[in-house]
Parts: sequence; C-alpha cells; structure tokens
Amino acid sequence: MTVRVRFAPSPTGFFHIGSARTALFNWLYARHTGGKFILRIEDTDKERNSEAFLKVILDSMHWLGMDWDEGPNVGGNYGPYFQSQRTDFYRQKLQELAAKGRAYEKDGAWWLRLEGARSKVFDDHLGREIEKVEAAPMVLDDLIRGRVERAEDRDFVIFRSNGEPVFHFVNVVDDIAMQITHVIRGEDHLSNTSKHLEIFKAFGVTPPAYAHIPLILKTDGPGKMSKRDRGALIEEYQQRRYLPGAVRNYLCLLGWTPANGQEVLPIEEIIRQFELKDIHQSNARFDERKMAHINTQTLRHLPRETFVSLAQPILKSAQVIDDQVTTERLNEVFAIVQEKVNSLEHLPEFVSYFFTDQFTKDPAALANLTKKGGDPAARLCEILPALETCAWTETDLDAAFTATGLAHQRKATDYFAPVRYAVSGQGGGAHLLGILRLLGQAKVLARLRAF
RNA sequence: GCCCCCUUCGUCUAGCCCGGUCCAGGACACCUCGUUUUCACUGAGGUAACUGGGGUUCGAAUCCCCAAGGGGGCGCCA
Repeated sequence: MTVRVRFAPSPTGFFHIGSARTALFNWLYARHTGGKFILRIEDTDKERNSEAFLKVILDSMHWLGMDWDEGPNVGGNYGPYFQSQRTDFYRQKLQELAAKGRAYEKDGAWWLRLEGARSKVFDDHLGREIEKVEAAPMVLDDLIRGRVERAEDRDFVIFRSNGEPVFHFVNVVDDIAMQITHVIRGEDHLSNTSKHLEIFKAFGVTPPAYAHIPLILKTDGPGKMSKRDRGALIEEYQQRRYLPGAVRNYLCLLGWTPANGQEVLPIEEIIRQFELKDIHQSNARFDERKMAHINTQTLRHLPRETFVSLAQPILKSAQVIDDQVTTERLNEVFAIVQEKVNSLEHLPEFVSYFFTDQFTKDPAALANLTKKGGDPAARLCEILPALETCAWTETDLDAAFTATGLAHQRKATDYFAPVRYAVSGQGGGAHLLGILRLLGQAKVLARLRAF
C-alpha cells in the first residue's frame, strides 16, 4: 500500500512555525516511504479565506523546499483540493449519515448521533443542562503515543445552520475520499481524534494510522508558540535571510533526533533516516540561538559558487557593491571570508570594507586595541615604513610584520589588531594578511595613514 | 471543572522498550584557558539534569502506582 499523507492548512494569512513543522514531517514521511504528499486547503471558513492568504502558505512551502504531489497548481485524481469547492460532496456524505440514522437535524444544524444510553445532566462548567451519551470509548493506537482511549459523551455539530460543514466532518470525509493512510498532525488534535474516530465509525470506514507530534513551545513563558511570538512566522526567516535548508534542518530537530547524533545534515540524509517511531512524545521549546548556529554551519559549508550567488544580490541591494564588482572579485573575497561568516543578514556590514572606504567602525574593537599591543597609533607608525616598501604577497607581508616586531622588540601580532582595525574597522574577521593582499597596497597604506 | 498527553543539564536531546556497562553521553548557550596569525575562527577544559514520594528488585534514569508540575482539548474556529 502506498503511503498517502496530507498537510491541510487553513489560509489565515500567515504560516506558523508549528504548521511548517507539521507539513515538514508529513513531507519527510512521504519522501522517506516513496509515498504521496498531498496539500489540501481547508478554507471552509469563508470569513477568513483569500487568495493573498493562500499565497503566503504556498510561498513558504516552496521556500522551505516542500513540494507536493497533489494539490493546488499541480492537481491530482482526488480533487478538488480546496474544501470550499467540495460543498456538494459534503452534503452528499451528510445525507449518507442521515440515511443511516447517524446524523440528525436540530436548531438548523446537523449533529452526529453517538451510540449509547442517554441522560440529561446539569453541567457545572457550561452552566446548563446537556444530554450526555454513554458511548463506548474510542481506542486509538497512535504511532507516537501508543494506545490512547477517549470517549465522546455528547453529540456534536457536523454541519452548521448556515449550511457549511465543520472541520471535524470535512477533515474525515476528505481523508476517506483522498485515501489518506497516515495522519500526522499536532498533539493539539489528540483530543479531537475521538470525534474523528466516531465519524469514521459512522461511515463504517477503517480510519488511517495516526501520529500526533509534540508541540513547539515559546522560548520562555508559558504555552505554545503563538503567531505573535518572535520567530513564529516563517516569512520572518525569509526576510532575515536565513538559509531555508537551515530552518528546515532546525525544524526537524524539534521533535526528532537523527540516529547518529549528527545534527547539521543534508535533507537527503534526513529523508533517509526519518521514521515516525523516532518522533518524540514531549513538547520542545523553540531556541533561535540554536537555529542560528545551524544556519551558520550550513552557510560556511556551502559551495563557494552557491555562497557567492547568494551574497551578490544581498550586497547589491545593501549598496555595498555595484555592477562594477565582478563575480571573480567576490570569489576572491569570499575565499577568505566565507568560513568566518555568521549570517547573510549581517553580511553587508561584515564585508563592506572590501568594497568601500565608507565602512563602519566597531567601537568595541577600537576599545580593545590597547589590550595587547599598547598604543595603536604608535604601532601603526612603526609598521608603516615596512609596508610601504613591501612586495605585496602574503609571504612578504608576513616577513614585514616579523621584521618590524624584531626591530622594536615586539611580537609581530602586536601589530595585527591595529592594522586590522585601521583597514576594516573590525576586531575580527577574515585572515588579516589575506585582507591586506586583496585590498592592495595603495588602499591599505591610505587607511593606515588615515587612522 | 472534566478529559487527554507529557516530565533527563538554562535549552534541544541520548539512554528507557530488553533494569546492572550511567557517580548519566552529545549539541546550543554560558564560563575559563591556549594560539608569533587576530576572531563572529579554531583547540583544550569547566559549570550544569534523571520532578517528588511510594513500591517491585540483590540492583531503577530505566518496570508499577500516586502526587506535583508542564502542555493540549472541552465552539454551529480550524
């Protein structure tokens, strides 16, 4: 049997990190098993449905590299994939239940009739009398949580009085119609599952396998990540120039651990290793620092050409470079800079001194200058003559620093920090002699004199 | 209030199923130190956890029970 999983978002105008991970786990499972990944849009709530909202989801899915085998823009044999276009089908399925006596109309809405003894009870919490049903508990063999038993004790609405079906109903009806084999969804749906199982039972259909994955909690404070928390929306990472592969990699780590313990790894490897039984049972707190770390690691290991092709437009839009700066030049620069880079977001500040004299100067780096080599201005005066007459290769530059150190009874490295600051405005960065080589003698001397 | 799920370093986790190899391992963060090539690098080191209580057992992070804590659900939202 071919695995068929689905991600069924509701287009509400944003793409939540929790939804992204649910989508990701479904996608990974489909790719791991060679099954089908289906995208179904749950837009039954007409109030909140719009073309623009849908676009947010599709764009984020694309950005994270999750492609679907059936759904919007690609079609499939089980469509339509928009629930707003399936209303007739839902009405038909409702009639089926009504004919079986498992659905009835009350107050203009349609209710699912549970099977069991009924009694009127006053509910303290709701503050009114309700009809309770002693229905048999629904037993779920969850792939992640094991056996979970829960009984529904009240009939519930499956079709609203305004003629629209409710989530529980369409969810099950479509899972049946689309022949979904595995439902991978957030643990917040665990309590809903007894309702869903009741609907499957009413239709006389064997339910799919379920896997309820843990939730993502706020970094600090109580509760799950909400759309208002920093880092909750995928578009934020896009804007901050995170690598989509790194975000995806981190998302995988929230609720799942690679077997060999290696955390930064290519998606092909994750697909190969991914098993539902390895998904954790407990919720995880979101930690952006760790995600930033994974982003940095991924960035540094990118092939040079890829890195340059990513960096080029960023530097251009930040007006650090113009069309005069060639790809060859960028290749030279990033040959020594890439391994030191932390993020694409801050790349312009990090490398601007290579391309412009208007680079920013880090006050903290300036404050640190006297720590090792004493008065920076004095050091620059001492090294200047040596650099003025130096042949411009790293070997010769190295010799110049050593010789100057010797002449003044100093360590050659006493000159590094002042020179670095004078030419780059920073306290760290790429290999210093490499920077000098790439900047060229004229620029270096000018900046040293200008200190 | 009722129902369901969960509980190992600050955080993410390994180990738990098949009790001894765990005075609990890794990663992020943090701290310290090293570097005649600086660091937003790299190397070395460090602080830090089995929620509590009862059992079972020669022996429990691992099995059982209870409590506490955390999370979720209880809509004519999805």
